[in-house]
Amino acid sequence: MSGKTTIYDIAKELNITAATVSRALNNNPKISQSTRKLVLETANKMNYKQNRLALALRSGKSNNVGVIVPRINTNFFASVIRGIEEALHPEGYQVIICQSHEDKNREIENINTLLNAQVDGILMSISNLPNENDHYLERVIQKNIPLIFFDRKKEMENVSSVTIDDYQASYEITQHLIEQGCDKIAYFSGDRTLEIYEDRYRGYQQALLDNNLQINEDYIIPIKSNVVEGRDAVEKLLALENPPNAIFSTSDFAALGAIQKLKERNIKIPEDFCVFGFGNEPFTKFMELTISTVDQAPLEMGKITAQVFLDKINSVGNKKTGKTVVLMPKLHIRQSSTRIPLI
Amino acid sequence: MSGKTTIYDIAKELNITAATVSRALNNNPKISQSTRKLVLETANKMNYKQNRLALALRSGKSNNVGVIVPRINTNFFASVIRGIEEALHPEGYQVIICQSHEDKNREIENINTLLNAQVDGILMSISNLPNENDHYLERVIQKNIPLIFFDRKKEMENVSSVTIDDYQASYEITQHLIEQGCDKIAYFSGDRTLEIYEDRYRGYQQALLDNNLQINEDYIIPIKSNVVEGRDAVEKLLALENPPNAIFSTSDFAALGAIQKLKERNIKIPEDFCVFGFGNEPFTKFMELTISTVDQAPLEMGKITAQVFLDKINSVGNKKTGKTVVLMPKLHIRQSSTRIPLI
DNA sequence: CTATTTTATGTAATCGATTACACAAAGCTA
DNA sequence: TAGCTTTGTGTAATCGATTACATAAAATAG
Repeated sequence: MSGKTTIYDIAKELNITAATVSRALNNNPKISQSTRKLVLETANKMNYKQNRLALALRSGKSNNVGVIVPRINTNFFASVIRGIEEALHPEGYQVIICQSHEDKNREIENINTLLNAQVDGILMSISNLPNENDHYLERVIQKNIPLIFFDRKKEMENVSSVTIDDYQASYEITQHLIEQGCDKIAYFSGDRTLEIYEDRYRGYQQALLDNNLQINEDYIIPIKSNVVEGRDAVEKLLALENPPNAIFSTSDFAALGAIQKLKERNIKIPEDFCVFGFGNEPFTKFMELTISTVDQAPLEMGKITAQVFLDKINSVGNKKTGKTVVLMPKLHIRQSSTRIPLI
Repeated sequence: MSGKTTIYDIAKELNITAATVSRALNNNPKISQSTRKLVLETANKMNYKQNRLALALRSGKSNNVGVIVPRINTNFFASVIRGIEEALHPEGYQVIICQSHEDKNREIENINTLLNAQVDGILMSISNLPNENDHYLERVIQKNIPLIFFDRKKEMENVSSVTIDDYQASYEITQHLIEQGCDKIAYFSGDRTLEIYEDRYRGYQQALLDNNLQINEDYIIPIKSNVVEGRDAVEKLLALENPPNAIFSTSDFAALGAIQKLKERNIKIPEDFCVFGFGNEPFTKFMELTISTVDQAPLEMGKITAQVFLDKINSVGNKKTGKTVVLMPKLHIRQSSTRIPLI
């Protein structure tokens, strides 16, 4: 008896048919109380567990949801996934996680894998891609499988998205730095083919313009999200004829690298130089010099993304509308950018 | 044509039967080259994708593997999962992740969910449990589904495990602290009903004994893995008549809390007090005062755990042996415990 | 040119659960 | 008591892919 009990086993045991067993187990009204009781008891005794694969094949619903993220082991994505999991698990969904490693081909592979695993929906944060080819995403829509972007989105018809207001966050950060007396604000930019990075860039620019500050192209440094790139970027900036007196980094890790390098050069933070990060990675508040940053509410983002998916699945008309949820970011202003203490 | 193409659709298109289509797609030798070519072309043209649910039902193998961890959003577990994913994905397995939230009931639920999702194996790191009831784990074994523990294990027959040598790590850390001149070493302990924490405790004790140092019960503080508990623990220790001059914390987060509190009390680290953590969380090397800690090789642990699973699945005899892999931990000795600089 | 082997394909069962439809038994009405 | 409902079960198809077995066609042997 190492194997599994099926409804047929129960049926045989009770000299009834599998149909009756199924009805008993599913609270179908067309069954007598006595039989139902008997079946439930026997099922329990025989340790019956429903085979969800058979159910999935029959119903066409796998109760699996695919999640694609660039990588899982950063606080942000891990927390979003946790949020998704916490919202979907009570609804009976399993979460299948794929990592794209910021690689377009890998991402296409992921989509294919999830599609023929018959997932009921795909929640994803797209990787840095050249914009050209969205063919593979169209396929998801064609198959009528809900597709929902979180954080890193792409404008597509009928596709919902859950993001934070990156423009607003960026604008506020820049404004804050200006209010602290910084007038030469450098900017560490992510890949601007991604909407989030483009939005942040626009927020930064607009805030400068609104404060009659010039945009200095030398201050715009493209970076990847890690410590070393932050260090290198500072090297470049300090070598300028007219170096900046603040950095707004769209990555906490790069912000950390910047701070390390600035300290090595004996530049006082925040007195001589302010630094602002992005993402509220745990370490930012653990540092000796705590780092100002923005919280992207990853847990909430995950939960809402899951909810948007559930709404779509459960909407009777299966309407073809894309819903757009924008969360408000929350600035965490800490020591690395606080010259004027809050009262 | 929003729907999916099945082998029947292809068969109809070509006026052959589904069996032939299946054979063509599966490189079955019993088929003519011409038919095979035709089928493959048509399948491609019609954008056929195999329905893995049907395959799973037929074969009894879902190609899903369940992973249960206390939580996903810590660097350690996220990295282990990443390792597992990287090893299993190329083999065609999907990874389904469940969080137990350190809750026994939730863990039982997870097991049940995974079992009737027909996973081909379960990889898990158990939560803090009273030892009593392992009934639910036995069921996994009975169903002949490979069960593999990583990091947090429990001694069970036929169950493989991948861990680091916690005893050894702990012994080396304690030895190191003693060599740095610390003779009153406090210990932040996790829940000792878990083997890893019991092993670490033994390593600590043995090192003290081997160095003729007394074990002071007042120095043993049970903690949970977070910053606040570390701070509170230091409060207690400093209130002792004979306070310690070092802390070995089995949690990096608690170690960080300890350091924060010690600094607030103007105690100099490492001159007057040494601190050693556990886990090599990213922040430990980012701090102004870098924190000594142990690397648990999570990525490697994940990959090896996956490999142990694959070996078990692929072993012809399906032998009932449990394999035990013990990884060697690597101490990262940093500023928080370095009085005597390495040459 | 018949007998035998090989090759390619079709037929139908199977995996486990659900459900439309059929139907028998019991209860109810007039 | 004939006729109609209601209630509870059984029968069989279905979801999509695989595969043991049967069989027709072609190739080879003698």
